Amino acid sequence: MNATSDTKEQIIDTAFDLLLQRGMNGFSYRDISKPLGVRNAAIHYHFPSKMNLVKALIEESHDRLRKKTAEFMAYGGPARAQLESMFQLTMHQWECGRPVCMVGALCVDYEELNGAAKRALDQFMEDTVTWLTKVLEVGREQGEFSFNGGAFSKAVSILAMIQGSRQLARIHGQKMLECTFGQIRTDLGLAT
Amino acid sequence: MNATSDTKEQIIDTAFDLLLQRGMNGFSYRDISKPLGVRNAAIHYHFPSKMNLVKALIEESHDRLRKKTAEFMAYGGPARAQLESMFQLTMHQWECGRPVCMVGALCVDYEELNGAAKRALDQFMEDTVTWLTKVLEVGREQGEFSFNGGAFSKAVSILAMIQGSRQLARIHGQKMLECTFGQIRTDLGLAT
DNA sequence: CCTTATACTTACTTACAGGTAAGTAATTGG
DNA sequence: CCAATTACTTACCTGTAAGTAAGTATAAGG
Repeated sequence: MNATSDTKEQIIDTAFDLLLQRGMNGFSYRDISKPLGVRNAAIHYHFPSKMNLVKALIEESHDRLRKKTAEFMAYGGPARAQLESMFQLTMHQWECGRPVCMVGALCVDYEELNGAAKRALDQFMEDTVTWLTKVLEVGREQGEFSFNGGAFSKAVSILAMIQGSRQLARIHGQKMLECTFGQIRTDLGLAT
Repeated sequence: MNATSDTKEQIIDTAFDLLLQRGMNGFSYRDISKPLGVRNAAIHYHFPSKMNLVKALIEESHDRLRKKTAEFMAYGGPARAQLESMFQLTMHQWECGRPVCMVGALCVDYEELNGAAKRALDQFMEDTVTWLTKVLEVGREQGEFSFNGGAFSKAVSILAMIQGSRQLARIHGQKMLECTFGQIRTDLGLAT
């Protein structure tokens, strides 16, 4: 039909939002196919099973992370800008109706995932922690941040805080996010 | 049949674990009725709809919180013990295969909840924040904790951190929890 | 022009989901 | 002892989920 078919991309985009809004068991093939004006079988053509689709969505998330962090990971740069861009991204996603990130969305469904999907999620998280750990290390070296203890430990704590605040924000509103961002800045010795 | 029927209690206990392990859309009536040796209709007898059951589970969670915190909320006492008991409870639940709390489990399904269930979850979270805020205030007054800024803001941050770390722990193991607990203690000026 | 591959659709299957109506055994209150 | 209530069961319904097999239109390559 369409020589330069973008159906696959549209499926990914639609499913991506649905997964982050409702979780793995909260959306169906129909929720994807209907707005795109295609049949369920079209999704099965591109993604043989739902697990296959979910794995692709995790990898999509991972790709987006890589694109955003590639420059910093290769050449370094201002660390605070990296942190603030994470805050901005989180806020933007929250405003776009994507209350949680991939890890948050799939956490409750984790045991349902197959090996490949688990590994994909594992690696996505691994890279996220690695990136933030580097941001903190570089930021401390450059005198942008001040904190005690290991950068890895601090990175895990900050990620946990952001993920948790996204959950709280869904119930108690945006101020939960702002509250947490402020606390993170304070704990890094930054002026709020 | 059973004069002192405990079927209702057993349904709640079984469903409670399932909800926290798999989320609202991750378990079915069959998952509850089969291990209990009853029929699906028995569940419908006690809980007309699934939403009704979920609401009961939120309230169950709320009740357990109240029982645990009632004494402190009424008479005060050592604040650090309150904090540590939350850490212990979290660790215990993680070991029992309940990786997230009620808020974490229902976060992705939040928009699916009806008004009554939303309110129940809202109030549960409200009370949790209120309790932790009081723990922090009392702890600061008594010289057990030291931190800057508002106790409410700090309470939200700590809750977010714990919730987030439970998610991370499901993927990267128990050390994520210990890592976060350590950070919270450090940030409150406690010896690790 | 013919073959092959791509990108679907139509039509279907199987399995289960939540939910309901009607019936029944046991207990309780009068 | 009878009536009503409680706590279920049996049998069933409707909707929807994921998934599959076979057919079809288009485009590209040889």
